[in-house]
Amino acid sequence: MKFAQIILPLNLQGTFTYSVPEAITDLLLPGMRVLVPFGGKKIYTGIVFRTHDEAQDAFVPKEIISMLDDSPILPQEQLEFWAWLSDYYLCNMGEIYRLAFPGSLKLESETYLKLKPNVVVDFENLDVHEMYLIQALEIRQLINLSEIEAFIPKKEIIKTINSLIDLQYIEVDEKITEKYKAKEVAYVRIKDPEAVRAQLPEILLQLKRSPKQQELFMMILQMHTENPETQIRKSHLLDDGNFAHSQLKSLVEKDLVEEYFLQVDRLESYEGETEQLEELTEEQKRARNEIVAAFEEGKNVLLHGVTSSGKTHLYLENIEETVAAGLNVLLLLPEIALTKQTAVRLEKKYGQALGFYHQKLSDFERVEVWRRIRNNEIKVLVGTRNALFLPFRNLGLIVVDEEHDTAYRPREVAPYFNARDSSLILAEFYGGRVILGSATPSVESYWLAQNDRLKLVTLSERFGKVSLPQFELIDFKEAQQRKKVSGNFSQHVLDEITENLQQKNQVMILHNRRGYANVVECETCGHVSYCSNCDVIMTYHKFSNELKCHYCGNKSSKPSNCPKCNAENLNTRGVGVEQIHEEVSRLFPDAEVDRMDVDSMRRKFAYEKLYEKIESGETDIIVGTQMISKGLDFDHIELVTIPRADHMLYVQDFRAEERAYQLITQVSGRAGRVSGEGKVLIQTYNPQHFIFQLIRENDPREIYTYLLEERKKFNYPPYTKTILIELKHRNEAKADRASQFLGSVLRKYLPPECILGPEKSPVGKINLLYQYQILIKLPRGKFYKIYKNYIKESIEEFEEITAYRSVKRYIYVDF
DNA sequence: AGCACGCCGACT
DNA sequence: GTCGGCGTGCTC
Repeated sequence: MKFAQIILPLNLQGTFTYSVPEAITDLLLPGMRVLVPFGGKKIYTGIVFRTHDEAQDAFVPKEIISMLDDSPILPQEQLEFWAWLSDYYLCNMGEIYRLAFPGSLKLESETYLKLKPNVVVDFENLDVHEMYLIQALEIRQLINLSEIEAFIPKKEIIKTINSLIDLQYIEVDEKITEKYKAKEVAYVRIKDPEAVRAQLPEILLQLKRSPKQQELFMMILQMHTENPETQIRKSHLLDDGNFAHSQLKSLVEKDLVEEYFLQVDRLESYEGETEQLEELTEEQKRARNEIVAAFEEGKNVLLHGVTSSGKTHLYLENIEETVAAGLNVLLLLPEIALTKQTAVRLEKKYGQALGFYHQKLSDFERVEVWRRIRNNEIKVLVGTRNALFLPFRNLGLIVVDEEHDTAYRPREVAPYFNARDSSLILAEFYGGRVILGSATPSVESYWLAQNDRLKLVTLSERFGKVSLPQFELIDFKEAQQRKKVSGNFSQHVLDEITENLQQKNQVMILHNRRGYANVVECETCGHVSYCSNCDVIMTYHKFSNELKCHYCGNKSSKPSNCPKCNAENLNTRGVGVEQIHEEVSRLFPDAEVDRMDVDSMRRKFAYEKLYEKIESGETDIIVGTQMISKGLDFDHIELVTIPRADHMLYVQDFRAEERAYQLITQVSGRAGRVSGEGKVLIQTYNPQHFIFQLIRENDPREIYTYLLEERKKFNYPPYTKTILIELKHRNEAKADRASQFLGSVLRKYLPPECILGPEKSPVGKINLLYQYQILIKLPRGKFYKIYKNYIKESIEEFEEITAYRSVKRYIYVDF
């Protein structure tokens, strides 16, 4: 007898042992999907992690119902990667499985059964449930498991199915692929061009009373006349909002126009000509040679290139070389909105061999990418962090663009992992190489480069030898004393904005705080509104006239009177981006001022619309949160100002200075991309602050030296490895007690200086859950693994206490 | 994670 | 008298 360790899509520790039916013992391989019963009535699609012959005595393993793949859907490298992730990030493989697979590749009780063709059923020897199921299948060809529940008791379902599969009467329907239809796109054409031409006056007369239809008809006719070969996409015709669907429908009904459909690839791959890259500059050539040399040494690369230095160009060169060597490439981007520019260039190069994978794809589209990757049809895949889990073959290169971006390690989705760090491991399993690229590398990556674990390659010139923007610090306190201030802006900044507007330049204003004001306060009694679910003050959003909680999304309308003492004089404190936007609009009444933040971009296509408005030059001033620091590469932005730069430093986070540096540098990179005369004005109460001074001097080496010294001084990463454990419960005392207990267990095993807390989290309550945290700082090197095993043991000990089982537990490794 | 079982309160 | 709340235990 043979056994298999199966990964199930459940948040449970470890794998589960199943026995392998004799018929497939020689066929079953790690990485294949199998159907297994679990618990009383559930059926799951599991993944074979490994097969073995170690007999089991603690329990009787159940048997695998069926094998779903002829060959492993998941390559060995991915299985090793999952195991590594689960071990390193202290999460379960089931969580990874859930995240990694598109829904329809891990069907559960939705799995369909069918009769085997040409079977003769011997009803005499069937029990009543088996008979029901066969009869049901004779009527309907496919039945899924939850439908079977209607006529067979839950506990009997698995037994019934198993016995019928054993008797070779039925089988699991595996043709998942047949369930998706090819996507079709609607096109429009003149139904009978000859006839139309002959009878045009009559037709126009017929359409006299519907001018819109006439206009639309003429437009289609004109398009046809100009180029009879072009296909006219229906959506393009209606997109600009000039015509309504009903008008087109009328034309179709009048038999003048007809609609037809063409199948397109769901992923809308590029179908045009592919083109060659432009030549590299001298500096880029040097960098390229350094990358080649590093790869030959077996080293991965940290590509530190100032904004607009042509990092993408270098990526493309390396991608091309990798593909030419017969290997495949993964290009990771922090968010899908950034794919636009990169994608255009890659499409021209790789056409159909390019794939995309990100959160916005539908399940079918995801499966399609899976299929194409498995068939080795995709040479270059552009995607967000989940693309790490695709079943790559021959992965030769991973490029992680904007590697400093925090989108690579979101705290909100389980399992927690850092896609940038993980990509280094994944590449190792595949024997591939990695390029981490950024204009502002993370302190951690920079440190790795300093310690020879990554090869640092630098691009310090902007493309076309354009100068970097000039930084200027404005002492806001001094400006206030000299009364040269209007609201949040010093006169100097206002003058600069005015001048730029006169020269028809665009201006960007960064203010990284959502809403209008942080606090609405009653002047009489001092009352402020707290979120009812969280331990947080509600932020005032004037645009929607609401108080919003930025942690749980809770909203309430803004009160006009104090809810406590009913006084009318409510005051606001703290400046948000809405207020800056309002102020700038007032100060520059003739300018077109637009706001870009998550709140204003929530509506569909809001981002695309504003993007085009800025691109066309219609917008004069863009006021926004950190959102404006990404992806807005326009030629006419000459001035960037940060009116309240100090905000960024007053965050309780050991990365606050690093983030401020990255944000300021990224946003300043938008200025003077073509002219080379960009300017960045930073208003601050602390112009002496080291980080501002360093940013102004713009010497990266100095900045990283400073940031690293600070990290070293306070024992933060990269000098230590951190693990944050959060415990949450709706009963505060219970959360407190649980964290005290876990803390005491940890202290049993770990040196006391490694453990900070337990203590109440900075935000003590979110979504009605009270949260307590323990921060663990571990030394790097060989003790790390030992200590981490102690942590695992401590958590197991903690889990044995049944009273704390309802306490939610979150672990963030390298948070 | 999901589900069953079992124990307590608030309702037709 | 029952319905359903969630604490507890179990799943190969």
